[in-house]
Amino acid sequence: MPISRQLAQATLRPMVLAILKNGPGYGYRIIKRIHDLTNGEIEWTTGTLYPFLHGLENEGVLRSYWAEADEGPRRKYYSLTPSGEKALERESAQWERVYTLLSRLFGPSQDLIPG
Amino acid sequence: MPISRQLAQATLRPMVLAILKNGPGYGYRIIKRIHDLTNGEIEWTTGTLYPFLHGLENEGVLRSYWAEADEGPRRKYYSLTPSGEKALERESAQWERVYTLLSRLFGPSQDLIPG
DNA sequence: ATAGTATATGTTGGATGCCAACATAGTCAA
DNA sequence: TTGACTATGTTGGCATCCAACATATACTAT
Repeated sequence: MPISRQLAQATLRPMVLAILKNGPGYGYRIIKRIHDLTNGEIEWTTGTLYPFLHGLENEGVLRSYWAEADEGPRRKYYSLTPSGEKALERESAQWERVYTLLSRLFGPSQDLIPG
Repeated sequence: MPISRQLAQATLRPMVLAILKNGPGYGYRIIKRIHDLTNGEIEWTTGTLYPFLHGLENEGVLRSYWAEADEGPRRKYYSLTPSGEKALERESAQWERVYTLLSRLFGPSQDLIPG
């Protein structure tokens, strides 16, 4: 069962931030990482990810630097800024809240709000 | 801390389906229900919800009927079709999978995929 | 009467955002 | 020199979102 577009889109920001928490990473690698983490169920293209990374950098949650690779073209590495670390915490808290609510709703029928 | 637009959007479909699992409901009520369930953090407008309900009915996951209210204008009640119940189960399973993955990612840094 | 509030459903158009497709380029192997 | 893989980037057409608007019932207060 594939993950819906809508849900996948909602994971993009938290996933990118969480992946970069482990250290600097570059676009092409992040796409493969997400592919692997989701067993191929989420596949971002460069048309989605690169502009998204530019946006995050513009927002100030990421910063970037160019580095030569041992092989192949040079890479643009991104890492979290302090603001990015806070953004990740906010993402995490939001997901926690939303998931808690949804799992209550998904559970057996009951009056969730009296009145 | 408000819930991001992107994340809120991803909850719309599962929330509507889950709310209707408890019995027929109508648009105006669903908007208030979601407002209450999220302590006012998610506020859908009719411009979003009504077309969305029409779409779900068109998809075949909801069916509707008109009914007079004791007071005020008549209401258009929606309820889950068998296909809608399956859709709700799929939503639930998807959220489970995605949340499990994300909470692993949100947790302490580690090699999530060896190699 | 009529103005205001709450309930209730619906549409529309401008703005936003997505992403398939395309463009460019380095490295290696056949 | 063709192809495959790595790597970054842009663009334009498409889909979607939702603020704003339109319509209507019912009750209360003035």
